[in-house]
Amino acid sequence: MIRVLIADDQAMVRQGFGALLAAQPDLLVVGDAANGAEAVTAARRLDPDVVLMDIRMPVLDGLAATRQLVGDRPESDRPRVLILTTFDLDDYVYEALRAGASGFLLKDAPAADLVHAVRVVAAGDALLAPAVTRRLIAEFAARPGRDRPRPTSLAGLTPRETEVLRLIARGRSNGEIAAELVVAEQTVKTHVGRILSKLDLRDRAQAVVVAYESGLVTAGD
Amino acid sequence: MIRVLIADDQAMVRQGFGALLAAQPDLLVVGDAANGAEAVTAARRLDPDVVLMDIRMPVLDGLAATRQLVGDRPESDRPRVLILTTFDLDDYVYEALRAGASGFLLKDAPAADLVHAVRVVAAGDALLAPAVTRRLIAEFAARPGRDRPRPTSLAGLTPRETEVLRLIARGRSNGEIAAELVVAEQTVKTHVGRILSKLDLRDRAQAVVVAYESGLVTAGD
DNA sequence: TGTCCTCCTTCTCCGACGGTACGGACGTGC
DNA sequence: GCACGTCCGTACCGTCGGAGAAGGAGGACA
Repeated sequence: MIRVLIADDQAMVRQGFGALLAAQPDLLVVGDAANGAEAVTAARRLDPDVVLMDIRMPVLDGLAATRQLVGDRPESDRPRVLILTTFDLDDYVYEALRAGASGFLLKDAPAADLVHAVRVVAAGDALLAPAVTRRLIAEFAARPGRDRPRPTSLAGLTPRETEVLRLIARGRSNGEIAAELVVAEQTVKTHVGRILSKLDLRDRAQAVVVAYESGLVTAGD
Repeated sequence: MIRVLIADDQAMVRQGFGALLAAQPDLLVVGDAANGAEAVTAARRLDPDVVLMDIRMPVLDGLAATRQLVGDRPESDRPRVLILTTFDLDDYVYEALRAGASGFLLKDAPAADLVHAVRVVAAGDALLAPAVTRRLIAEFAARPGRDRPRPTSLAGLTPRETEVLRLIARGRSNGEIAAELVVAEQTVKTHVGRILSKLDLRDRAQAVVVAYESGLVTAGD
């Protein structure tokens, strides 16, 4: 039996979805909430498997409520959040997914889709409205792709030089690098000089740039 | 009427899917292909709305074929590719989406799902297997997010300083920055000094680091 | 209107770090 | 032996960055 909590500020919507879901033998509507704050407390008390969450709600909106629900408990026994909204604005979608939602449907979706979505989400999978899927894919495809093979001529660097370059890209000075590698500062300068000449750079600042651009180091780690 | 082309190296699969789709009044199977190369030429000749594409095929695999199909024509009148495979390996999924596929289903999906997917994809939307959606969302949520509000204290920088920082992060020297902004080098040095002091940095090299880490500039643009 | 403040602009002086050039040591592996 | 990578040194110079000062443009506010 899948336990469902409905959060929406409009009573009619709550009743409509409630009746719709209650008609299914494997679904049980355990409660509802009129705003995000109520949804969070109700979820803690009722322990639903799935929370149907509207975005635009007073007091606490659906995105913030989702963040709280997801942050509450470990991955394993956490209510899955299915966002259900009238608008499919890009910002909403991306924020919702980052907040930890498992699904995103529009309210004009057929009843069968909604029921299906609840089951899919309860099973731990995810489901998005087709238009949303399309844009998510487009967004994803536009991303660089984290696993590229370092195409640039970083290949010409020796292991030690690569190590030094990595430290340069952490903002270390020659002296700090020397201390970290337990060598003389002059040695570091030699390595740095070779790196700059091999990669045809002028500065260590430029070295930092190529370190990031080549993927030797990555932003956000 | 939605025109469908089926590409799979196993004849049984082609026949099975063909019969399945032909039973629908709004679908028309216009042809099939036993490998990626055939699929590409057949698509050019038959102009299908949707291509059901297997990944593992001889001669030219489904991913490469998808790339060719998508690269062939402009966005508007391009066949939509629906990947249909036995395995949902991450690499396959990501590569397929980057190649330009509009959907990704597993062959063990219910017949109704397949038919539904063809319609969704033909309409220009996208559809993924639930498990795939889940991982795509996870992947997406883990990504930094190109449009985040720059959480770091970059906020304290004036517009001019931000501009200078951006140039520093391109590897420019003070002199070059001065030339580009048409100001005296001394002015640039003042800006740089303020940037370093505001952000509590020592080097311009460290400035490059925070420029990347904060998302002011991005690798791969 | 005058005043205050921020931002952008320019300047001087100077020490420190960074980068170049050259030379030479030692060890490993082909 | 030779090539290569790693290591260390001396010497020189330039750019960078810190400290301090100061004027002009423009918005905010009373």
